[in-house]
Amino acid sequence: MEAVHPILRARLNEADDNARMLLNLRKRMARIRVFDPACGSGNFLVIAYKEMRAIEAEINNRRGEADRPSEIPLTNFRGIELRDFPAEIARLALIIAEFQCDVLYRGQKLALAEFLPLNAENWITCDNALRLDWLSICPPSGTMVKHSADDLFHTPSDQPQIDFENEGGETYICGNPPYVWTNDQTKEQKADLQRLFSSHTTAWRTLNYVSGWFLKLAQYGLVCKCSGAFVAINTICQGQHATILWPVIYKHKHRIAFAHEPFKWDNLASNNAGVTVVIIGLAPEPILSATLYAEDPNKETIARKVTKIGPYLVPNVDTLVSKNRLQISSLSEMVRGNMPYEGGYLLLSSEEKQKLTACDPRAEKFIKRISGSAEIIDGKPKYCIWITDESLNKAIEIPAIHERLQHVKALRLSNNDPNVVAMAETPHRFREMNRGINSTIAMPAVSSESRLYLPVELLPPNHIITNRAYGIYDGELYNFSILASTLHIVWVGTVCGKLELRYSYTNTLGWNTFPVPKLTDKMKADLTRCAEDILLAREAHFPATIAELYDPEKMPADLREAHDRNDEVLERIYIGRCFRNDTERLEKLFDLYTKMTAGTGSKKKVKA
DNA sequence: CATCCGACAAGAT
DNA sequence: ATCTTGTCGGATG
Repeated sequence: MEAVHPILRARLNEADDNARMLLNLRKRMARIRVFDPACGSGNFLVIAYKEMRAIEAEINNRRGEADRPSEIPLTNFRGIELRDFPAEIARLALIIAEFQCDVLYRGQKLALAEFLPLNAENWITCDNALRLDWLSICPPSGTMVKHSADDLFHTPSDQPQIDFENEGGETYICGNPPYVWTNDQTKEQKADLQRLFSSHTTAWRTLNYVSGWFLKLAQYGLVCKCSGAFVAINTICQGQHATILWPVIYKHKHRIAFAHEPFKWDNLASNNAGVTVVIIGLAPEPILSATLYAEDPNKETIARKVTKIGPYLVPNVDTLVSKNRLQISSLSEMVRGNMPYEGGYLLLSSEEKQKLTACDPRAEKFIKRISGSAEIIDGKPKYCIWITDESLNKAIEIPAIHERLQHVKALRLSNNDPNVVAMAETPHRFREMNRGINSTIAMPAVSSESRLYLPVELLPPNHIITNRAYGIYDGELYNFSILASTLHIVWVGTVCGKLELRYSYTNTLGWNTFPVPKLTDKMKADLTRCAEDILLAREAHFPATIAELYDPEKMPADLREAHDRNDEVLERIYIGRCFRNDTERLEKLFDLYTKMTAGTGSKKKVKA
């Protein structure tokens, strides 16, 4: 739909008042079919139908044939919908749309005279779109409809009447299929994905349910030339999900012909929470050019012609970056913070800490500062009970601590996950017990998309991090310089997953894959200096938090300068000068990534 | 064992 | 009510 209307409108403009061209366009439209295999209540089909009727009416006007009956058959607008009630609504909505268009363009009298009997025909199939053969619903020839749906609707006895009237015509597929992530899928949905994907990838369990529609589209497109697009949750173009889905689509000889960058879509209005989606149009290979749509700050859609669009919806790059346990560059190791599993008994607010130490001063020794994403960014104090195995006996002499450990034990025992139950044996321990002796370079796992730099922080000794942050323990400071760079935020924004539009940092996807040229001691010293300057600039504004310092509107000039210098020193290492823009940064990073991973087996480059 | 994700969720304004 | 921005732990490889 997104693809069709602009094309038809453009033809209408081209045709102007040329009677011949107008006639051709009218004939062409009469043979276009629109197929929505996730049609819900038929919104997309109705919009498509009405828009085409509007164009047709304009043609008839220009040709002086305003009274002419429509040549656009309602039966060329077909859908599949699993739920019976919306399926019925969709059918009625199309019939009503036709009537409305007839009233609008031809007058009420004619409209009533030609109104179809309500139960005569059925273009909406009530069934599971991932199980059905789309070719049976929307056959290539356009002459036969073999699928005779179900008992819900009256199956027409006069079969040819509902055949597509589109011999030699075009087919456009569109829709907004359901998005369900792996943890929320039903057994049936899992089975649907398994049937579709298990012969192509072992990681099919991780796919979002919406992926099924893209594969069905690609499979359909192999047999029946068509253009198709779906709205989908943005996840399918990000993080580990992108690396699983897109090789399968590419294997089916389809590429992204056009796409709209992620945007927040709050159409569902059931509560405040919207959803961040992409629109992706597939077409059979070869793709000669592609169009990338984006929203400018005024919410106007802008289109950009590019040679190709990769799975991350980045122009001209279709390299995929897989998560990696090992680093491709020689940087320090980054590990995930410590997972509590504690039900509120190991973590302490300031008040709880105060209470605990007030009733027994010996507890002080077992309390440390701890931070997740929010604490790092907003500088809020949070504490935890941190007991090493060696000091356990001393710790449980304190009754309040002993009691808290009993609660942790009970909580872990009541869990369904055997791994958690096993942790009940050591209720004094977080799942991991990692900490920096001298320092921790900490990176929040989730952070706002509005900042220019990732909110990395250098934490003092004895400051623990939770599972909501990643840490480089006792690492050299040049690592901080890299984490704070523009190059890194651009990489992470492209390669890592996202929470809606937020940065979602992970060590395996963002840090371990980050390509850095070999660093000499001199380079490391220069970068260390830059990192120190950033930290000093922050300190000059004590006690401002990271959130305050990095508010893009209010970032202090000295901090900006420190970051600019950091970027310049780092980018000179890559290309001897600063990059011009993020597109150039990404092209260089992907290029370097490809070279650095060549032949290691960790490379996941999509076969051309 | 070690994540990656959320037709979100909770806190701020 | 609308806007901003990151918890938490389940299912998975």
